[in-house]
Amino acid sequence: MSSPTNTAPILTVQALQEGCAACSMHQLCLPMGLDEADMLRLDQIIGRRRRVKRDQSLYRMGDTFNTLYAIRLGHFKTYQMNSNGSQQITGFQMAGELLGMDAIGTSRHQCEAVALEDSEVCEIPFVQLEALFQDMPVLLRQFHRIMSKEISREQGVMLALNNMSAQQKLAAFLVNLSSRYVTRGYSATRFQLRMTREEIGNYLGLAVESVSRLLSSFKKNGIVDVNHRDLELLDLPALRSIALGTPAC
Amino acid sequence: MSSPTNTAPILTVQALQEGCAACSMHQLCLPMGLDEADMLRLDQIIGRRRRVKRDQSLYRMGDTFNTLYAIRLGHFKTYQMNSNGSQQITGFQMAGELLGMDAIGTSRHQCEAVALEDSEVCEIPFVQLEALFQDMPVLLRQFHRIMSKEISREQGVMLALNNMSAQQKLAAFLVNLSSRYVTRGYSATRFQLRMTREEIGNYLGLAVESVSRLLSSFKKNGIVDVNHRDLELLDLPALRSIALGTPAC
DNA sequence: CGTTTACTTGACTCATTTCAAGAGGTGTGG
DNA sequence: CCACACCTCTTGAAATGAGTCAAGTAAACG
Repeated sequence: MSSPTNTAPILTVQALQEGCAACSMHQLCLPMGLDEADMLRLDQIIGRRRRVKRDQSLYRMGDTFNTLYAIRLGHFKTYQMNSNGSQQITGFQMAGELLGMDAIGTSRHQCEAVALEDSEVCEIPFVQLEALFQDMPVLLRQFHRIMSKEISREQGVMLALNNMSAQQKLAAFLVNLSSRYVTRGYSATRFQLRMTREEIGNYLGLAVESVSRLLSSFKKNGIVDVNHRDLELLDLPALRSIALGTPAC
Repeated sequence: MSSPTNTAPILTVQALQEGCAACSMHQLCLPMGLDEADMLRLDQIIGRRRRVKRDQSLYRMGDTFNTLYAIRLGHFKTYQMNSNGSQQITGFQMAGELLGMDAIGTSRHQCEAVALEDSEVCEIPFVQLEALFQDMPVLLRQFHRIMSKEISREQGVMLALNNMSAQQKLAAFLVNLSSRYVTRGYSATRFQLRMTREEIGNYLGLAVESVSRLLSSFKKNGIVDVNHRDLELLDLPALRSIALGTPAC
């Protein structure tokens, strides 16, 4: 672990006491737009923080669904199991995002969520959340917005995976990560890849070797600088235009 | 038509004939699980039937979002526009399915919905639907179930498009159509393709020629019989095993 | 400090696309 | 009702992007 920010125990205790209002991610997950009173009510149903160590599962495919999870800290991947036992990664999630919504329909988790690094989530018991919906329309609307965005996001991914060249896919992937980090207040151009090349390839439908080759070629062309997991996007506009399929550059 | 009923007086014959209760698709869309009184309340907010002729748009990308649409009759495709103006089909929808959920997040439609044949939809004003949610928890739960299923469906599609061969993709596509027709009371093995080969190819990320070739090869192997749009699945188990990647057959 | 895992790079192969040509339907207007 | 034009679909041959196989290097880990 090479995280520069040292998590002092005092800070954690404070955060535990102060709930959603104190969470730097509350702009992104459910509490957005709630007034103080409502936020307090939401805090009360949020059961406990749960730490998930790297490579640990938050939930497994087929688990009965009881709670949603708001990521407070860290990164996750979700994947489905193929018939032949191989995994297909369906997404990478970061702090401020909600996990488990795919299970609402069937009451069972349709995929498995695994932490890519030591992470922390807020458990949101779904039955109690539903009860809150009855007299907190703002919360309900926010919930619908998040689910709807998830649908749009996946449509976008489909678009990307369907008709794009390997180069376009990877460029689009990096641009997407960048914009999500910006929303969270991090740098748009410098971040760490939390996933392996293999996981990227699995997600994008590319061989590991292709991912590696493409990163190398981006580096050679001065579009990115990459050393292992450390990534710098040197020419974000170029990346964008590659992702869009513009032949230039 | 005018047979005596022992239902509550509030339930008119007119309502029975024209409302959700009379719709053969009401098991599939929102009314599922509602009692008669609730169904009547839902009927009251459902504005009007809307006919959509073949090739007409139900809504366009960027349109402001006001209503959801339950397909009552016919078929649609939804697609997003690529940067270079080409369309990427994100799904084919049939009677009993809900359209427009991707727009809830942004209040604007993220894609365009076009009828593949003369079709009919029920307009569901979203603001009024939200109002109903407040005292019809069953309706809300059903709505969440549908959205969640949409998320799962798209994850499944991603899985299919990512790591499958062209043959697997097409087999999976046909099996998927088949199972959806079964749910609607139609034959599992005989139906018409409502979309062109080009649209299938676009959706699956294949060239038109590949779709055509694959259909021909399925036909040659006695797995399907196909003439233009008329399709018969002669060996559904074989199709399934192709979709799953089983080498046999 | 050795072992394992992650990553890189090169050479070859192959599935799918692209290009090309033609056949079969469908619809429109005369 | 026919003729013409326009799609849609089919099939073959050639081109190619990405995968597979193989080997080696570098980092992470216990």
